[in-house]
Amino acid sequence: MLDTPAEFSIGQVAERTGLSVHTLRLYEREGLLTGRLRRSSGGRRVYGEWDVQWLDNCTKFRASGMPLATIRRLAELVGEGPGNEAERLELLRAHRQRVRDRIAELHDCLDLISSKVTAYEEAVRQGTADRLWSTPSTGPGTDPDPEPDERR
Amino acid sequence: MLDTPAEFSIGQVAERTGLSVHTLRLYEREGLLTGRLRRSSGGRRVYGEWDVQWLDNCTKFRASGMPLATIRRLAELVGEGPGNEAERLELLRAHRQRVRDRIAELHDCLDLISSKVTAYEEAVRQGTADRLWSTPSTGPGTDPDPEPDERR
DNA sequence: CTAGGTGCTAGACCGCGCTCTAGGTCAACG
DNA sequence: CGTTGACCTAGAGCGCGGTCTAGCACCTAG
Repeated sequence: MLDTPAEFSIGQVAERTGLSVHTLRLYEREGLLTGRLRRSSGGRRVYGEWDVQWLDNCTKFRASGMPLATIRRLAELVGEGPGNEAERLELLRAHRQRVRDRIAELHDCLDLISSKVTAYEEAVRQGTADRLWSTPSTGPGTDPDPEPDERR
Repeated sequence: MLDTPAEFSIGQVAERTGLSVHTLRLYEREGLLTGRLRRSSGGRRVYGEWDVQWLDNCTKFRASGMPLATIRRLAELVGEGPGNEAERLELLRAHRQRVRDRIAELHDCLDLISSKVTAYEEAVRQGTADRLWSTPSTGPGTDPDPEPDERR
């Protein structure tokens, strides 16, 4: 079998993580890896299976808005080995909360956007030349919806 | 009653939209408003009720990741008046899709994060000095979960 | 031996969306 | 009238996260 060699060049890692080689080098420089990266005789980076998995995690962290600095901190903690799990937990919990908040915020925005979409669908369906409201509407508070489009 | 004067200085608008005066000026420069802003005799910006509502919308658009350029485009369409509803609709639909995709992506990330949180909660609960997995785990594919923490 | 492909470092550059500064104008108040 | 505070413009600066370049080393194949 011998499935994976468990050693990868930067190019190979780029291929399987989807990160560019530039970004991979950046991440190493910025301390996002959980330990010192091995180097080949010629000074080339040698990634292990573990690094690739870790980088996949990093990608998710990034995609969920975690700043590089936070990932670095987490990497430090992991790199230090057992004993600091509470701190890792705290960090992850805080991030989870931010992600949840963000999702909630997006849902909130989505409501507005959807209401606009619905309104315009209606408008377009019944002949686009009818009487239309302008975009600001469906807003909170006064002046509920119908609002002339021409102004100033 | 005479609730709102329907005319606001930039400072007042900043207060009620939560945007800074700098940002408000930027938005005007960048064409995010749906028309030419009125100016007082002394050349000062005069915002109407409408502008404030529109800016509130802009804030939501921004919060949901819409680039300034897209908001500008929408503002242009609205500023042009009736007749281009189909295009506005298209733009809004596209954005709605992006927001939905983004929410889905965040949920996906949240799954990973939550699994980590759960794992660490477990670890911390049963005495933080036990046998622990490292952070990369719960990943897709080979090497499911238990993974030693020490390496290199 | 040479060429091509891949990798290395250091450091410049970029896009985005603000945020701030300098230097001036304007309006109202005492 | 002078002062104060809000406002004006033009333009610089910034934080973030990449992205790219220059110039060089390495290594394998032909």
